[in-house]
Amino acid sequence: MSQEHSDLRRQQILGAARRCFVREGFHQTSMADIFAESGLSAGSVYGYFKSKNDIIGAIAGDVVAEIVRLLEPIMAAEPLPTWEEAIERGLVSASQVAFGDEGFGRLAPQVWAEAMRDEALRDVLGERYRRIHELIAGLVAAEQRAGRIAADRDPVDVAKVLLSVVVGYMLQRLLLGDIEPVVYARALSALARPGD
Amino acid sequence: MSQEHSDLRRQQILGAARRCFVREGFHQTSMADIFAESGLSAGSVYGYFKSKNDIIGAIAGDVVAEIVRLLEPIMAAEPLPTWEEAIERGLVSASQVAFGDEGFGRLAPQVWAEAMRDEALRDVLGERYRRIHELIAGLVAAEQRAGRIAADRDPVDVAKVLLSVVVGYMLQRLLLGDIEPVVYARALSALARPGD
DNA sequence: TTGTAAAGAAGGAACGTCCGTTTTACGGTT
DNA sequence: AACCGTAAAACGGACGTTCCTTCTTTACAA
Repeated sequence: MSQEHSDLRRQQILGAARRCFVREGFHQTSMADIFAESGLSAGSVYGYFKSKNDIIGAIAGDVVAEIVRLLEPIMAAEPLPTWEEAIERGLVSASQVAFGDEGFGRLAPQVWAEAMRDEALRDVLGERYRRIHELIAGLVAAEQRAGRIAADRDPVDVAKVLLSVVVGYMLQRLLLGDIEPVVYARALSALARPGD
Repeated sequence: MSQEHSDLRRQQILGAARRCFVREGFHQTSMADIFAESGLSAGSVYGYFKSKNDIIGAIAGDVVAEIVRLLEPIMAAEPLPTWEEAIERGLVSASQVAFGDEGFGRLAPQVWAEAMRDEALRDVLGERYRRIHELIAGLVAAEQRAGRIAADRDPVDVAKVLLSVVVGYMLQRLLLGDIEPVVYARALSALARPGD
């Protein structure tokens, strides 16, 4: 049995774990739940992951990686969108991630909470988020050259603000569930262009 | 011994629980931890709270209530601040809440995560957040009358965006720890006033 | 081609620990 | 003496993990 089969099994386990975590949360999910959902036995699962924390770590990493995967094509599109267009596309993606079948977005708050007390995970997340900052900062720099963002700010700082807007949207959507991406984007433009 | 003493004891327990939760998280904290931290015994604690979930619920409610308490004076100050001034003050407050002695802010991600899978808590939070939205919306409406925010948007929608900016700041501050309120506020103004 | 032995993957019962909660006995106050 | 709140031991159950068995696959020899 080879690498290929082994990877497949890992994915089988992670997929099952993700579904359980979405339903019940990291710490309300028992290993028995994961065994049942994956259709595998205890011994088998422990052959691929050395502990429950190991599985949680893998899932948490995937969640942020997924966000990077979604943002990448938006921030590097040809032709480059304006920052307002990019945000709106980001909001739509966030909305899909939050409510899509896989429910990755529903895990985000748990991942944040976990990272608050797990330094290793916080480091992983920190690296990924820095990647996201740079991704957005590239667009910000272009917008600064185009005169649509004040040029004397650090693009990364502006990127952090833009990321906040998307993250804040996702959180409010998840918890309160009463915002449409388009409406939200238009409200944002009310701040950026008071005269419009 | 009456109401007064009873309330005091409740506070004593909640304070201890909060310190434990900040250190270890809701689900990694055992009741024994809370007994030890509060200096009370099991029977005693269970005389005031009927379960661990009860304690978590009370703490979670307090966390959001604390946010309301901080935002209220900012959004209703005399004279009314501009929205940019208000945001900056909000960021400073968020920073204090996140890193202050009581560490209330450090519980926020956990509260969100908990609310994702507990409908009752989600309802409580929903109500509190609606209060926050209205608080901010009051300021937004004033700013719309002053011409600093486009007038044809729903003030509550704009309020949601502003809240995102603060919440997103707090989250990035907690997880990555590399943002100062003033720098962040100035980056925000780069979007609102590209010419500045 | 077939039988066999070795290796490794999967299964599932078993284990020790820990946890939330309850109950019972004690001590102080009125 | 009675009552109420507190302390601390005890309990039932659940949990993460391990360990030993069983089954499947594969390689090689007859």
